[in-house]
Amino acid sequence: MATIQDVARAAGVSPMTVSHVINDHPHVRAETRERVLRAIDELDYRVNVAARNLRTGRTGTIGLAVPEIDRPYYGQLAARIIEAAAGHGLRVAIEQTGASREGELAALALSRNRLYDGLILSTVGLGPADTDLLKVDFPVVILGERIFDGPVDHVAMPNVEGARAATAHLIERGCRRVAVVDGPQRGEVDVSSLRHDGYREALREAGLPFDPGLVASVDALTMETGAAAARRLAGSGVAFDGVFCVTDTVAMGVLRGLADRGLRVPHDVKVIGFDNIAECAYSVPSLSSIDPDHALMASTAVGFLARRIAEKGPGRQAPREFVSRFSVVARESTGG
Amino acid sequence: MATIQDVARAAGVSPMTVSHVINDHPHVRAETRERVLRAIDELDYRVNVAARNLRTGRTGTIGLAVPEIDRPYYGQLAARIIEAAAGHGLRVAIEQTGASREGELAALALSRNRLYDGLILSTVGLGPADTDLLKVDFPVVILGERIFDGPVDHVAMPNVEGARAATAHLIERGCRRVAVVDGPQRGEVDVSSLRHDGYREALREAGLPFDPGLVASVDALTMETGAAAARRLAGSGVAFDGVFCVTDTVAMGVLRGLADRGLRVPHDVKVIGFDNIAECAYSVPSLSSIDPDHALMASTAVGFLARRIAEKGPGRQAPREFVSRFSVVARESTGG
DNA sequence: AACGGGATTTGTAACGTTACATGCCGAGCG
DNA sequence: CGCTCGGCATGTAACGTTACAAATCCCGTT
Repeated sequence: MATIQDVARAAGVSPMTVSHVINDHPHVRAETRERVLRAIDELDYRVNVAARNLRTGRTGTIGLAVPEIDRPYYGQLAARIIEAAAGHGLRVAIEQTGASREGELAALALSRNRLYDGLILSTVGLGPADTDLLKVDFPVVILGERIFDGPVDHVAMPNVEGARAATAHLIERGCRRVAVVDGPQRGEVDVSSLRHDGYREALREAGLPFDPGLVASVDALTMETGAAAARRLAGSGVAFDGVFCVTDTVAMGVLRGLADRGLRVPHDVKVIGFDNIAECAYSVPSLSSIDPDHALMASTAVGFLARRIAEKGPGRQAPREFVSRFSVVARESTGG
Repeated sequence: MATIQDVARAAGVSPMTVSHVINDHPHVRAETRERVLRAIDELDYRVNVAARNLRTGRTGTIGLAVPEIDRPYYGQLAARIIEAAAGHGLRVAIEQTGASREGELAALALSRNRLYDGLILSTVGLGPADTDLLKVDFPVVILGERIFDGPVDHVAMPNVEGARAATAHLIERGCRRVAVVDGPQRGEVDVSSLRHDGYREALREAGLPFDPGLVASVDALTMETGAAAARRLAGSGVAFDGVFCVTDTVAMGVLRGLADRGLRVPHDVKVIGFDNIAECAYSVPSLSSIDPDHALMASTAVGFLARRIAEKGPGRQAPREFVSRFSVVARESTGG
């Protein structure tokens, strides 16, 4: 494999000149540049990224740590992050954390090995108790739940507000017995807790009582557990005419579970999810949801990270925080 | 940031000994190892991956190039590849090719920059005409369609056979007018062409005529185009009682499109997809599909790549090829 | 007590690149 | 005519790690 030295020799210039050409530095005569480019082409020269990384201390790659890349929400998030990162000349490597605290810490550790220039961490397992662990001398952006006053940049969803709006939407459409399907509530700032809070707020605002019998908690936010939860609800004898699901993925399962029990959506039960994943528009019935503007979140997260990466020295800026906006997308599952 | 030198000084040993400890080399006295580990801990030392990469010529990362990571099929594939790679001590960086020939070539180029130790390329855009471009001195595994006699390792799906079985399944269930929704057919070896061929074979075997009016081609295999195709079919006046969709994603759209036209599945029309993505089991109605054993494909692809990476020198082995097995998974959409 | 030999430890020399400083050259200016 | 200056090109010296070979240690043997 040709090195920069080989190219220099072939072009009759110094390695430095070749380096300048490669990196588009100024002060290279057009004719010289041509000669170098020709040599590069002839020798099929490829820059050795490892050597460049070592020398510059930058890798041009950021890490994206998500629980599981095969969940639609994270897949769609990843796609948008990859796009946004490309706009900054950055590549994205994906780490799966398995939705565990350990996995998230492992991703952090890898980054600290200088494998990545920065890390976007979609937290699920880390809680406020772990803020110390995030005090790393390394660009990190937390994406997802809000860890108040964390030491790092943060791009969050309007979880409480969105959940409140979702529940309120069901109530507006006539539901009076609104169930909720939520997931593990480990601390106070995970998706399930925050969205559950929003649900409670909406009930309170509407003057509806909170009935624990209408809460179905699952231990992982998947279609499978969603379907099981819906069947459990339907079989429990508790009357309900609406279901707020804390994520669309779980809602897809709920739609399935309700169908299993012969309940028609939206006729018998109305359903709304959260995240507005692409699948919402195509399920039967199509699923109403809360759209937290993923594209904006993704580009903001990458923007935050890019700025951190660019910032040098110890003069660190204060952590930034961004909470996305949201909108209610009404579809068939809350129609009729 | 501490270097191996700092650790060596702190532990009172040479940098080499530290290196040996880090890399679990034998011949380090237990007591020395302890001392080094303690120093590593105290200094919070992290190996500099870039330096290691440069020295060893390996990065420990493989690339995975897929059209779009937010399509369920690729997300689920990626998850399995990441798992399988972890078993070989490899990380995975994901590149999106946008389902284009250019994107696939770009991924190849990156790999050649020594960014990755190897590349798993899920081809869509590259055809047999591009086999020359794959003649790279670099570990590559093609995942997906079969490029016959290509110069690289190949893990393929039983496309023709699976499609034939899917169509035959519809016929067995009583369909006599089976439509097909396929995608762009660029060459002879893309998903759509191969699966379309399987469809034709099944018709022939059953003695059913091929009717061009029953072919709905879309220009991208998405839910959106699938829904549109189904609506088009339903509105065309052509009678049909079954639909074979070349991918599950497109089938999800078809289910939606049929619902839009008031057609009931499976009562009026039976539907089957291909890939057996996780969503199949949860759609309403649940979707019958062809399961090509993704986990096996993923682990085989990673295994092939790992062996290539390990193999040294010019004594390259002949390209390997693996065609996965498949099974028909019957669900509601072909029941009744 | 000297010796052989495996276990343990160390020195040397890159890996390929770029930051930084410096050198060179011709043109314009006083 | 000498001097400065800007455009262009180059030399030097790492970046932090590990392959390789060689040195040293320690133990049981003879």
